[in-house]
Amino acid sequence: MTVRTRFAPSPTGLLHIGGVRTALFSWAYARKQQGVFVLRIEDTDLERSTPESVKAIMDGMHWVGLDYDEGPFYQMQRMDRYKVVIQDMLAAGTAYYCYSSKEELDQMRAEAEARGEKPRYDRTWRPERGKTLPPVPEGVQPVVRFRNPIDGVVAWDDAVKGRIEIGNVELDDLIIARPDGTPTYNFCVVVDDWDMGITHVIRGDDHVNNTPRQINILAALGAPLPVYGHLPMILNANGQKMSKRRDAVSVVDYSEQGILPEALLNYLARLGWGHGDEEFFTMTQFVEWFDLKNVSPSPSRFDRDKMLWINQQHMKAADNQRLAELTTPFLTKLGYDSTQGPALAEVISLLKERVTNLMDLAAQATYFYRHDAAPAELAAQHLNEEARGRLARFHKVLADTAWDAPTLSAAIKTFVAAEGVKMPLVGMPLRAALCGTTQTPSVDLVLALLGKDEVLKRLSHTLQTAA
RNA sequence: GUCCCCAUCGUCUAGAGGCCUAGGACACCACCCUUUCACGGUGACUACCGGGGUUCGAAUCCCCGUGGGGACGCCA
Repeated sequence: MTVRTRFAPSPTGLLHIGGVRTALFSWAYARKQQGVFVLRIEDTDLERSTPESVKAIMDGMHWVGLDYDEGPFYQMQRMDRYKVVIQDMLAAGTAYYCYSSKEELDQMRAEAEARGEKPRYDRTWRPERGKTLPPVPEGVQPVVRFRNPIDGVVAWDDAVKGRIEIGNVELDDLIIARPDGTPTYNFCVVVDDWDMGITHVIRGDDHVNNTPRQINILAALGAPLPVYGHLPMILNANGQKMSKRRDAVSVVDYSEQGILPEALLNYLARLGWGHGDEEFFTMTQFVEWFDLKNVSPSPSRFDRDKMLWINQQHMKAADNQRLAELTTPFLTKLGYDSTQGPALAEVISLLKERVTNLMDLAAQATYFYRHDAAPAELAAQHLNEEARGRLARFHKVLADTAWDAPTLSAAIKTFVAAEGVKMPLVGMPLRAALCGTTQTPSVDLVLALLGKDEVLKRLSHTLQTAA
């Protein structure tokens, strides 16, 4: 049988990092099993669902490169189907109308809580043999409730957590349709998973206690049960649930921070899953290795440092031309034009292993595209009179030097020897004068890339202004 | 409060009864490399939550405790 998995976000905001991880594992499982990955938009919450959020989810999926084979399916477009199933259940007696008002339910909840019990519906309107239902109140639009079994145990073998059992006593007769007839989450999911032939429901840990309810509905419908696999939560550095206020939770946050999509995925894959000692890998490898059996059952904390390290590894492995394209927007944002100066890809090849993200990469690249005087403190330290004199002499040497890295390197060495000083006494002032910082790659490489005219110009400029 | 789940270095993890005086990675520290900063290399530091069992033998199995997380909506 073909494996079919799905990712079913609700469009009530940006694509969440936890969502990406869920999608990733669901996707990887489908790919590994040569199955089908379905995207379904759960938009039955009319209050909070927005088309912008739908777009954000699609954009996020696209950015991260998780491709789906079917969908997106929208629950709002499946209303007719849900209504048919609800009528079937009403007819079969597996669901019933309930006229209890919201106020009554609130009261029930409050009372149950006061008694230290789990808040629950008291089943007033649940039909039983020999039971007389209260008279139907005037003008009240009823909700439809699922007739959950009273006793027994719902159990399933969770693909990541192992066997889980929950007593039906714990379960409520949940509402499957609102007074206006619109179906609710747990019901839609069941019908969708059934209709879409989902074989493996891979989702977040927070759905564990929806699972027995859904299993009961599936059973009432006579539908086959999928395999369930509940992924552990991702916690923030403090061990708390990720929050929008405190944490970077949406994928665009990461893209704006200059994280490569493949790096985000790689990092997320390692959160709650492991394959021996593998840390740095491609999605192709991940898919090859992936199995739900190796997913950890316990929640894990998000570690920004490790993500940045992974990102650095991916940057080192990435094509420079591609990185140049990805870095350009960051440079533009900083107010620099990378077409005025050395090829950005070459600048990047020089800089990329010195940074952990595209944002920093852009920041480092700036001195190739604009010459700013060294900050006063730096100038005081490296551009004193002695240093300026030396730079002036070096300026003359450079004017007669052929412009390639090996020749420049040799010229520097010769000059250093002639001056009778140590390398840093030439290198540091050069960096400060040319780049406005002393933290740069090897000077010969910087000189070569900057170009002769530009170097001589910058040097002259510094010598004039620093005096 | 009730129910469910979880528990190896600070963090992510390897580990499915003997291979474990517990391995890898990030972070931290030291040293090496080095023209600065990085990268890279070497090394140090550091963990099986506690208590009972089972067993010749337990990080691995069972029970209890403790701690953490999740869920208890006419949200999804």
